[in-house]
Formats: sequence, structure tokens, C-alpha cells
Amino acid sequence: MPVANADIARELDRIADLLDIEGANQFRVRAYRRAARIVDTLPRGVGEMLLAGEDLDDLPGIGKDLAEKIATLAQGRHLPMLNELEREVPPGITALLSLPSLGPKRVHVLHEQLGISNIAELAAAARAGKLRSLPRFGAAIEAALLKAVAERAEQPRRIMLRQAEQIAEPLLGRLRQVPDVLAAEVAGSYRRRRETVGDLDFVVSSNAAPAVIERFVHDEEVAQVIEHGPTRASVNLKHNLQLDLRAVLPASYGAALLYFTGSKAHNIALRRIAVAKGWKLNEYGLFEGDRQIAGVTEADVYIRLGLPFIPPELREDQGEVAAAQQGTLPALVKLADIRGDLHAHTIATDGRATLAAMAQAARERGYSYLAITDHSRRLAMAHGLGPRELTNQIEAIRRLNEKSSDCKILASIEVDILEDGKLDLPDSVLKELDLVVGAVHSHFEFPKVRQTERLLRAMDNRYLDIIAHPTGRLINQRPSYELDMVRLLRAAREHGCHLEVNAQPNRLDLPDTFCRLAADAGVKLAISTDAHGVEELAFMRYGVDTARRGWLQANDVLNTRSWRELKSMLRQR
DNA sequence: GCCGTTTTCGGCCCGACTGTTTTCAGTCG
Repeated sequence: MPVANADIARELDRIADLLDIEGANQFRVRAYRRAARIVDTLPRGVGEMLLAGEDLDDLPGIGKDLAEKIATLAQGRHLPMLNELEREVPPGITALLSLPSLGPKRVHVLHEQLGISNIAELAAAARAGKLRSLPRFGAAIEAALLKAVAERAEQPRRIMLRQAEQIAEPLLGRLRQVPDVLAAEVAGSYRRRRETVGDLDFVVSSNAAPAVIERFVHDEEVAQVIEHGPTRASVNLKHNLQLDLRAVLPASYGAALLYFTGSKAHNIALRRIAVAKGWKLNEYGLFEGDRQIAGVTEADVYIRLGLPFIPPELREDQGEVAAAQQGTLPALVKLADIRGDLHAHTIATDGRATLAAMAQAARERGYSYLAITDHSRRLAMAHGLGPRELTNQIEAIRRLNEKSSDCKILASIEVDILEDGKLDLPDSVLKELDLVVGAVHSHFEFPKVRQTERLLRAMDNRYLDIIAHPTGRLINQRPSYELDMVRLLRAAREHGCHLEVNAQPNRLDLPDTFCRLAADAGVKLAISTDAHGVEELAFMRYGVDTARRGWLQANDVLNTRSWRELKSMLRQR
């Protein structure tokens, strides 16, 4: 049984932590952290890559030594080096690093001088007042640690992008109203449109930074000020989310926006380019000696570095810098490219709007088509349609299309893929539809091979056009079922079947990394909202965000096409 | 530990803020 990439990455991070506490060379520590991140973001399993005979040390940042260690971990074997480390440093000690103001140096001191190796021991020592006399400790840190340990149970986790929007947008609106604020933007993973957000990063352009910061820390949403200087503040919001605010002069706004949008790895890649040219890049600009040569806008900085503008969604150090240098950045799909929606429900099953209302809403969005995809009968909790009800709905759709022709309603279905891979409706019914969307709603627990073959079997049905929410994951709630994505993509390509990018904010499924893999495999994707009400048709933009993070261009997406073109790409009726 | 349009050795991204200090180390992003 191969070890999951995330588990390998965790081990590498643990090694980095232990080395760090031991006082190892910082660049060695960094190499392990970098390797952890690389493994964690690989679109494919390490075990799988090794079986295919691929060399891990072809990956930039992975050399001979780390390649061997990763291979060992992938086979579920122990690293002698890790055993060695754990003899010197108790393994549980790394948990201490998660506490504020505790880094490797102070944790090292705690262990050396007081023998502390876990959070309980730390709390006891803090209560006894033993920490304040340690070097580089004091009464303030001792108190902060006691407080942190007490609050540790309610650690906030990353929240979904849509939730973050609902907190960030009103705040941003208020910030832009402040007189001395010339411009303000939310940067960070929010601007990169990651599916979840760990904190909010606000960047402000102003000639009066201290006043802006001062005013902001008194905003009604601020629960606690963590730190507060003339150009920067960190606060906790009432929503239990941290917000970092940074204010710079207009001349530095582009550089600051670039810097705080990240990702950190992308920034490092850019700085390396700057250094190679003998320059320096920081949040104030690009500098030749003391002279600023770029930084008013982000594009400025990129151009001066010899690169085209790189959209925030691509800034993950996943090859975008090299692509920019070679002039092969993708022209990412845009919301305006979308011409219709291929997954939507009505009150016939679990939707909240009528067929007519959904059709009208699609027309108002300027769509050329909307597929009505109610559930099939197996999904009893959604009052799934049987053959007779579906036939009635097809009739109703035809009548609707006769009345109005500017937005075609497609007769479709979200048909259940049964546990053996058969579809939940007979072919005689499916062939009457304009489009067939299939989905897994049961037996998420199947092992990988069985689940994969179930989906391959479903694709054997010549009427299945699109597999909806292909991994089945719900963000922060339910992991993906086990699935061999490479095998699925290969089969989809061979069968001319397509996959969905479900735009529901808690699904975003296919996830971004798999979108990229799908496009590379030549599989076309439908970006669909799975709307259960008229307002959810607006979720399309989240699907487009995910697609853009997956490097998709308009050509990779089915519903950037007219219905005529799209129809010719569906499977033969 | 990785890596190479000056290098196979000697570099490796950069700065703000805090609490500890009496000039700065450590943490954090």
C-alpha cells in the first residue's frame, strides 16, 4: 500500500522541525521544508511516479539525497535519519512550534534547560513562573504562552473562499472610504483564489500610513490587536480570523501587492531572478542599489524582471515563472468566456426554483443555454426522477424552448452512477436527452481500484457525457473518495467523456491541481454551478477561479462554446 | 540539502515588529 503524498510531506516537515530545533544549518532545514511542499503539491502519487520509473530528483529542489529519502518514505519504510533525530529530540516537541512566539530557538532552550518536551510540561512550567528567567524569555512571553495554551482548543482552521469573501468585502469597502486611502486590495491566498483561506492580507496605498493603520485597528470587526506599528498591523477579527494590514506609499503599492499576494514560493522565485540581475526585490519595489526601478504597479515589476504579468491564480511556483520566461503562459479562461451552464436543478427534485424561473435567470445572465439536470430516482432523498417523470420534464422543456429561443434549455439529468458502475436510468430514456451528466452519490468508502473501475464502467455507457463532481470531496467536511485520477483521465480521453468542475463553493471539484492534469491529458471540462436556486447560477465565478488555478484556457472548457459546437463534442446519441 | 550564462564550492529572499535588551535575536509572514 503506497503512502499518500500528504503523509510523506508531513514526515519531511517533521524532519525540518526537528533539525531546526537541533540548530541545524538553516538552508538544510529549508531544503526539507521545500521538499515537503513540493511533494504535497504534486498532482500524482509519489509511489505511482516511482512505479512509472520517473526520477524524483528531476524535480527542482529535490536532489539525490532527498529523492532517496522520499522513496523510502513512499514505501512505508522508516528513515534511519529520523530515528536518529528522535533519539536526540523527543518527537512530540514539534507541537511546541505551533504556539505563538515559540520558534526553534526558544523550543531548544526549553528542552535544554527545563527538559520540556510537550505542551502540558510547558504549561506547568509557565504556571510555576519558570519561563521568565530563561534567556530571551520574559514575563510577557510566559503570559502569552499560558493564554495560547488555554485557547488552543479553538484553533481556527482555513475557511472556504466564499466565507472569506463575506468577511473581507465589507471590511475592504470601509477601508476604501477612509480619506487617506488611495487604493486598497485583499492580497494573499484570497487574491490567488485558493479554495480556502487561512487569514486575510490587506494592502493599502496611502501617504498617511500610520493614521490609516490607527483607524483600522479600531474597526468594529476587530476583536483583538496582535501587533500594531506605523506601517503594519495584525488583528484578530470577531469571526475568529486573523487579518494582516500593510500600508505603503503609492510608489510601492505594486511591489507591496505583489509581495503580499505571494505565494511565498512565487516571491522567492522572483527575488532569485532579481538577485541574478544584481537587483533586490522587496515589498517597497525593485531596486538597483538604492535606486527604485519598479514598484508602482505589479506589471512594472514583472516587466522589469523580463516577464509578462502573471495572473495571481498562477502564482504558486508550479512552473509559472519558467512558463513566463519562455512566453508560454496560458491565456486563462475568463468568466466572460462562459456561454452556458451544464448542471442545474429545479423543484422537480431538490432545487428551489421552477423550470421557468431557472430558464429566465439563465437568459438574464446572457447565457445561450442551460442544462436542467435533476436527480435520478436512486437519490431518494432528493425525490429523484424515474423514466416517466423525466419524460414529462423533457416535454415541458420542449414547450419552453418553443416559446423562446434566445437561451436554449437542454433536457438533461444528473443520473446516479450505481455501485456496479451502471447508470440509474435505462438507455432508452438517456438517449432522449440532449446531455447526460453522471455522478457518484453513494459508497464513498470503496477502495481505490473498485471505485475507479466503477467510474470506468460508467463511462462505458455511450450516453454518459460528463462526470459531475468527480472526486466527491466536500471542502473541510469530507475527503475525496479513493480514485486513480490518472487512469480515470486516460479513460475519459479514450471514450470522449468529459469531467465537471463543480462550482459550488464547498465542492470546487475537480480541484485545481486535477484541472491542470486533465487539460494536460487532453480531457475537456465543463464548469458548472450545480445550482439549486436562481441565485446559485452566480457561483460560476468560483468554478472559473478553480479552472484558472488549474491553468485552463477557454479551449479546455466545454461551455465556452456555442451549443452547436458543444453538441458536436458530445458523445454520439 | 540543493545548485550552477561568472561558481562543483559557497552561496542560498527580505523586512517589520516584539520583547528582550542596552544594540538585537527571534519570530513571523
